Amino acid sequence: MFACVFLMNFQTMLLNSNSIHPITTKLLYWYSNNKRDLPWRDNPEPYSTWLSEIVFQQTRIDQGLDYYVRLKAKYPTVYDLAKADEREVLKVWEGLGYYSRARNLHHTAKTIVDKFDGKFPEKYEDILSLKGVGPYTAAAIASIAFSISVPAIDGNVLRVSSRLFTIKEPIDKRSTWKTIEKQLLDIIDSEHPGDFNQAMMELGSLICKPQNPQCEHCPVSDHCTAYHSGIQNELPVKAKKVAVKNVFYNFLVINNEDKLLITQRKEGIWKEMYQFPLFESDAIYKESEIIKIVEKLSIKPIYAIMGSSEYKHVLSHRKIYAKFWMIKTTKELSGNNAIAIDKKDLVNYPMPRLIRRFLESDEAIQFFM
DNA sequence: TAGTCGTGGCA
DNA sequence: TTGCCAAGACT
Repeated sequence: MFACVFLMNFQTMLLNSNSIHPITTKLLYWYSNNKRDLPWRDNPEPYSTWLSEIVFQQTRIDQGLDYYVRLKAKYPTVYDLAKADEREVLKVWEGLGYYSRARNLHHTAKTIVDKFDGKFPEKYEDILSLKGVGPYTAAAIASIAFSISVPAIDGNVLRVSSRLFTIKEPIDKRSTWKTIEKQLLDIIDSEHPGDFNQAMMELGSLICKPQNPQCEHCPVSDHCTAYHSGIQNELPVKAKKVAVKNVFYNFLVINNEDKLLITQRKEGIWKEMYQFPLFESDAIYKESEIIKIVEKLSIKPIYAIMGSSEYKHVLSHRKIYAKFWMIKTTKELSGNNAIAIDKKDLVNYPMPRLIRRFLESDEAIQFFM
């Protein structure tokens, strides 16, 4: 029995050593000695793998790690997540950004419970069909949790590949993506596709960085054609540049005793998140303009309206200039699509970072005292 | 296909 | 201060 198991392992090793690419051998050896100790790597079952992949879409490990830990603790299984309220999930997600990820995460948890009987789908196509799961995430889950041999191509892998194989075409073109996928299919370790994919990403994250890659510490620099040509700093090439638009937000912070008015965003930026009644304009309003608006709403301030300092909040594609107009009133609070809540319940509503920054400021704390 | 969707760290 | 960009997906 023992001899038989030994023989099988030996044959597997022989098969691997015959088919495995030298780049992959060195990459996997480096990975086994240098990989970071991350919680979802202890036991790569599909739920944790999926959860981690959603959290870390467009997000650095340092930035998302606490969020992953909190989500996993609050929702240990897909059933726990499926039966949660969306607002509660958004609250846990608050501050991490790209809030559609949280909404899709919750939606997909319900899909897995309802349509897949609580069992995470094991086929690549089924995984890809889940909301919030695109080509990269499906490949990552399939390879890590189910050992399906498919390259997971994220920003790290595009960068590492563009240098390794000297690909000068823009990496954000679909044709370039296909070229890199083909190259990776030639070197992926079909026995350990999850380790291969994670090793490529880890290399990109720790060594083959966007600026000043540390080629002297790279395990595959001997095979890196860009390094040999000395052009590693010129790769990758990108075609798109996102246009950043300026927008101006005037928030009305209307307070009556312990009550204040908040609204829920219905579309666009921060969809489903909460904020104060908002008046968007093509410039920050002057006090005189705010007074007119407040008169029209017949709010009847009992003190002078106080304007906060101006906030600048930068998104990937927007620059938001914001000012919070603080108003004390005795008028009963109500409004279209607005809800009056108790001050102490503010903490229970998921709000974007901009709103939290204001609420944590001295001017806001003083106003609410 | 190209624009939309956050936030924070770093040079 | 400014720009880059990160375990991308959706429409």
